[in-house]
Amino acid sequence: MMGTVAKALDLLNVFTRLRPQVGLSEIARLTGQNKATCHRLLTEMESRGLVEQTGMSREYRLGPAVLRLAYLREASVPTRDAAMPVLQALARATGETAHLSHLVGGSLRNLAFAYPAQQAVKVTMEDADTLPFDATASGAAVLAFVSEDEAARLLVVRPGDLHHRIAAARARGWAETHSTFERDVQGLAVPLFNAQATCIGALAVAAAAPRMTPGLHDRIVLALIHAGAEITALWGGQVPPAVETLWRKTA
Amino acid sequence: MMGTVAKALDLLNVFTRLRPQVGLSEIARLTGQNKATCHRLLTEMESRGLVEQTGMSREYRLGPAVLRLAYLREASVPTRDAAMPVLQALARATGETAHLSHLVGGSLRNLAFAYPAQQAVKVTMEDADTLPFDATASGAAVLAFVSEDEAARLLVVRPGDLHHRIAAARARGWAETHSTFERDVQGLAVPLFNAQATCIGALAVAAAAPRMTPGLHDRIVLALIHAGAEITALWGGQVPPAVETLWRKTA
DNA sequence: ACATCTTGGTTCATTATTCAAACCGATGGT
DNA sequence: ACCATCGGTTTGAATAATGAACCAAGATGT
Repeated sequence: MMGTVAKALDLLNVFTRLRPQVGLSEIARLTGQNKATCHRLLTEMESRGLVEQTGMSREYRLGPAVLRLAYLREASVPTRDAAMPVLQALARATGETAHLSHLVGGSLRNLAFAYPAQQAVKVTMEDADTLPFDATASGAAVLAFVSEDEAARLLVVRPGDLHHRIAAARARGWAETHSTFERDVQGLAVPLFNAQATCIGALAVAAAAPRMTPGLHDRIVLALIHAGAEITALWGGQVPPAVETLWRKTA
Repeated sequence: MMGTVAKALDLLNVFTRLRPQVGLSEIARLTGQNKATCHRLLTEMESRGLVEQTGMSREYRLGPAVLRLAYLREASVPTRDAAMPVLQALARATGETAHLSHLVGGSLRNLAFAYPAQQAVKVTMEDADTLPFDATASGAAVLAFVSEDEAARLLVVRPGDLHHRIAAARARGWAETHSTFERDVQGLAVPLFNAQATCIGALAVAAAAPRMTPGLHDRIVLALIHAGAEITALWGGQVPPAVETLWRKTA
């Protein structure tokens, strides 16, 4: 059975950018938990500042404590701050939207993104969103390079064509999708690794399909591989030998 | 008795800037909890990405999930981002270090700070630190303007001279300390309020005592009152009438 | 005015988790 | 070899979480 703490933390997933504050009954409904349980868990989290209640309407929202935690996290493990310059350089070099996602609690979450300054038409996206494994290049890149059982844990049901995409990604060192997540968007992604050389996220470029050419495609792949290696290095990670040779062959 | 979730969240307090990652046994020691309990709680929090384990040495540290939470919090309640410009203006106007703290889970936490650009000698401080109620102007400002029972909850034992400081703060609308937290630092602070007109934090200026003059003192108090009203407004809060009149009289 | 929903929040007998202390195996220092 | 400490696991007795039913208060509809 799932523990109490995990259950409490799962309640936090109801908060999104579009739904920043939620009432008790709806939280219970959205999470499938008992209302009394939700109330107790929320009250307890409120006592530690992780959530707070709005004055009117008594809805709950994320509390001030998360700011301190994020500050300390970035101070000790500068994940986002360290990757940001590389991400921006990638967007500039490719002229397309670049974004960075990482695995947290079994789902792939957008961590940061960078838009190319020079393009009027560009792919836009939301920060802190969850990416579906089966419809994004980032998802395919991650599934291709995590261990087999981890992959099974991340995505139970796997559509047929996803297998091909994953196999192709594993053979090349990068993943690709065409208009699966959004229309007219081509996704390209490389995996990112931690110090144990296990995949913990992906770096992706979401390009506007109409202006894609073979030449641009190649430039993006090269830039991705370079930036992916750089970010992995910045994070103190190491690219596994197999991927390393794939990347070197491409470059 | 304290609930399981609160206990788990309390474990997160062991992480500080100077001690970003801690081993299991030390966490148990620092929090006074049972080692097995700590292990279970940490494992559960790890499953949701709130903490993670480093590869070597198996120490724990804050996990990637906190970044998402902080992003969503700032997106819905732009506490820090909104106050930052005012804070910087305050530091510039006074020529001294300005900082902002807010109540979270019964303790006063530093949320942001701004240094004056033009001063070589300035008071430096750490972000995300906890401020003692009994030795800072911010603490006195908060204690003076929260409700009586809330104040009793925040600080159980109260040294004698603190009573005077609190009474003075309540009479004037701002608080003051001399070299109580750090030597040669004079603290000045005003309370901040939420939409229910309850005190939720403080805005403070930490000035180098040697260069303090009556004139500078007055300028700082005026700038503090102005900036405090502004931040309270930016947060959608409202200054209680009693404080409002005190501030108007001073200005 | 009235009945009906839905809201946030609470109660309490049942049930499952949590606790403390001892115990492992591994690692590091003397 | 020895001792201490590390992260982690096991035990049954103690303690806490659970959830259907229950409130009171606002909305909402008729």
